[in-house]
Amino acid sequence: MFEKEQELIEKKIKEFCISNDIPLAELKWQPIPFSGEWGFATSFFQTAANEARAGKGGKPIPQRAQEMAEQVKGILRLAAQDGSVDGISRIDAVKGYLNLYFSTAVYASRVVDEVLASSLDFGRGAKKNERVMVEYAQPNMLHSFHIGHARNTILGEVLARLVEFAGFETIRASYPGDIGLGVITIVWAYDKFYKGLEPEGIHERGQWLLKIYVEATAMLEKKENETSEETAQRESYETERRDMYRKWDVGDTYVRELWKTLLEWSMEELRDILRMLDAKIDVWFYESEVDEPSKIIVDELIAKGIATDERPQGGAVIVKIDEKLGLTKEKFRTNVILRSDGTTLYLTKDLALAKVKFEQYHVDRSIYVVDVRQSLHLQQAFAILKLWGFPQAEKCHHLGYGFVSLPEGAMSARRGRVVLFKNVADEAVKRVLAVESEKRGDIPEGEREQIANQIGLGALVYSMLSVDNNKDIVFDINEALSFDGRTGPYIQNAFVRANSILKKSGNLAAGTQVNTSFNYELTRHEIELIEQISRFPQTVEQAANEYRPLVMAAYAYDLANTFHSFYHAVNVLQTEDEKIRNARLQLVMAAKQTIENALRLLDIQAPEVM
RNA sequence: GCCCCCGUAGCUCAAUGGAAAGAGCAACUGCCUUCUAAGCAGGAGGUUGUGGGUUCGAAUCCCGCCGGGGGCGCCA
Repeated sequence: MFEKEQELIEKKIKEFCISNDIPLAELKWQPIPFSGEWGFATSFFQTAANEARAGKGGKPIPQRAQEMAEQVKGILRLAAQDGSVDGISRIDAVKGYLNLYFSTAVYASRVVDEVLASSLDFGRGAKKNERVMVEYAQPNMLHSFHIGHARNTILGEVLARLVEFAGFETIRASYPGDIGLGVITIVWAYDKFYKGLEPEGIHERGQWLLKIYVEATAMLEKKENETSEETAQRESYETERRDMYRKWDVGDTYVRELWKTLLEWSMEELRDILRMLDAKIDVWFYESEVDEPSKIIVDELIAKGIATDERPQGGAVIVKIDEKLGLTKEKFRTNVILRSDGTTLYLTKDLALAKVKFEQYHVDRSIYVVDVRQSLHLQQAFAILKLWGFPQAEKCHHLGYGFVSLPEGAMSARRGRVVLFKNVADEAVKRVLAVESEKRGDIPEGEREQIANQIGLGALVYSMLSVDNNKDIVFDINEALSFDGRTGPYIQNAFVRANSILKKSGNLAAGTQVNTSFNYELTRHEIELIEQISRFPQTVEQAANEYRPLVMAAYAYDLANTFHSFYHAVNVLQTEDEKIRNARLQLVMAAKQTIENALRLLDIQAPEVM
């Protein structure tokens, strides 16, 4: 916003330092803390330390830094007099810092005009010539979608939105685990005990498969004090299950068809959940589809001398990663990329998948949103890709996240101890509707339901984003669905309030009007709101660079918080002076737009009323 | 044995080298005939696990220790 002014000031500081033989350190700018008045600042501690190290000075560092700040202040003041630093109202030297205060009116109209002119694109980064793939939503099929999967999907979707908005071409990829012993277990149990049955409803049907899984697991599990009869039955079930997996592997028509049918039920459920979360996946990779190609890769890796084939000695195919990289200390260790029986592993498939990502989708960067416990596994995969010769391997990034557990312990699909996302979302909507019908009986019921959906999901989504991704979450439904304080609805409410002011003013459509004049004494609340709005673009950049949705989540709250305070302190519609009233309306419009943009990045909808 | 993450207010979490460590929840005090109280304002709450080190400056970086969680060649 003040890049030109900043550049000019930097130039002056450099000139000053050169002519006084001062070894200037890199100039780092930051906003001045504490408001009332705002601007940006830089300190001279580092420069003073440099000077001391060079053997000059002899004064304490803080004192010398302050001296420099004062001298620079003097120079800049002279420059300001001849009009060359327009927009800066005041310069201060405090505690070694040089503080440059903005001219309120200039800054305010620059910020507000920019937001209104770019509207939905406010904060969007310049186009980068890089294609990024974000892989997330990798649930095991036929298991139903629990809140752990929800954390993954929400993080992935928000990361994709951030990266995209920051200017990268972005591809969203999902990688469902559509095959494996767990999946076959359900197919087997369905075939044996429930063949032909099919519950009504996408989610009911999907969740029913999970129940079958829990039952089947119990049947297949060795119990204490089994009778010999029970043992025999369990073992025969086990044989049937293994047999079915073998049949799947060789492409047996009956098993494949049945598997496809159940898989489709589960996929419908998944697609509906992704629809609820507004996650539009561009590319679907299926585990079953990379199985065969990955075997070819193993041969290639052996031929290149990267992998070691120990099968002749009765072993597996392994990669001694540390050794191949020439590392002396244990880091990536050694891992198996093909079982001794020739079947593939997760790692094998991940190599095949990466190859497809690089060669078929030409991605320059690849982000994996995966449970933090798979960190070593992914580091191994990336290291092998590097050995294999893919330059993009350097730009593979694992966004790990802590796992989601329940107050009673870890979730377990096999034991049926899971909290399903759909159930929580339904409960969320129910709770919002209860509040809604009490407070807003005037809103038609159909509309209320839609709003309840937006708010309920907003609460849930925000609760997943407001904790840094490396932290574990103990899922507490009351906490996740709280509507007070630091929550999704709090932010949505700020949006609604802004909207409400604009609606009542009848000035809703004036968004393209620019050149707002803020030539009056702004209140502290207006200034803080403008400052907060102006931080949005850099927040987008930071969140995208650091792969941290939390940064945006925290910002959205701060922005909403500032707006709520403004809302109470400044009555826009009752402002008598028409010019001031208009300026404030423009400001409200800008705030509304910025909240909307932030919410969109957080995958939270912005209701017009609530 | 090796590696990774975490330890900040009673609780849940922010702040990743800069000015006096911030929010929410819980508890307390005020504010709805005034643009929606899912809100605002205010007071209270801290030796940032611990001991060293680096630095002008450390919650942040380095080393040790204590406590918690996770991972480590044929699971995903």
